[in-house]
Amino acid sequence: MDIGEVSKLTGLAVSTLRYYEQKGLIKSYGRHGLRRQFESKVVKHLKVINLATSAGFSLDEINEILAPQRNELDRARLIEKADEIDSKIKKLTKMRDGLRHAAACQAPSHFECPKFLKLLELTTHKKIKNSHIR
Amino acid sequence: MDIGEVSKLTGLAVSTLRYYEQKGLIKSYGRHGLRRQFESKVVKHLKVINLATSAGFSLDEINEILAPQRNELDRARLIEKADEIDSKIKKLTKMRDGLRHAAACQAPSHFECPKFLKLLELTTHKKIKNSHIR
DNA sequence: TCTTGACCTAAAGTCAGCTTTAACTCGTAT
DNA sequence: ATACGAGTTAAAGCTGACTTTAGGTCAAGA
Repeated sequence: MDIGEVSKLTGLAVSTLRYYEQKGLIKSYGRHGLRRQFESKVVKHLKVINLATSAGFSLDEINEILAPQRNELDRARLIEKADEIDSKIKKLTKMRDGLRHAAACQAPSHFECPKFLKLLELTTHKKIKNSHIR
Repeated sequence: MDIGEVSKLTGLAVSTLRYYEQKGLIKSYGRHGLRRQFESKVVKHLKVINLATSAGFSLDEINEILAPQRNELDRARLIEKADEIDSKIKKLTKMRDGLRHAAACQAPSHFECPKFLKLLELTTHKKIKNSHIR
């Protein structure tokens, strides 16, 4: 399969596909002249990648997760990632409920509405950043 | 409140706070000498921004949503965003379930496991990209 | 009064994730 | 035989979200 067909089947730009190959996210099995040839299974692979990126994962993270080696470490990694997703889902749910309420609410500003603030759980919730101060 | 205190209370770098102010995401009410002074409510505001960014929204999107003007258009926008979040939650749920299964699964490769693929709903699912071809 | 530490600005730098550009190569249809 | 359309590369460019740098300001405590 030529790169153009993969592009059509996945909706990804050919430049993106070349970029992904370069990053090691996908593989071509050889060349026809200069042209990369892809197996049709790459399409499914790309759909997973697509799903994962739109779920907010970086390409490097995706590469770790979808790498072909399968051992105990990987399993732990998968579970870890699943847990990360769970906490992301919680955040998104808060945001969604907050927005839905805000849309219906009469308060002059979102920040004046206690219900809005409560939905977002604006209680203290530490975040670790700058843990790399030199 | 000095910028350093806002930084401590939110966990955001002072450079980030200045950047956010420049982008119009937050406001200082004046200066003490050169120093920006912030009202304490900016902390809550920043926490919402933080939540929204970690939910995958761009700063521009957040600005639209949290802008102080409140009219019908804004309401529609909020509902729209809430719906976007819903579809994001669906994607994340698929990913999470896929990963949890993959962690438990014996198949030699995730892509060989029908259950994994089914969890990710790898049926055709078009995506509109490149709708801006010149 | 002087020092200090926290702040200031503008501009450049960084990183991820791509896209664009420029110049080139082929297989295939006419 | 040749034109052409789809592909190729390396390198530069772009956007978003920040951070870093370099040089300066200033309020407050010793």
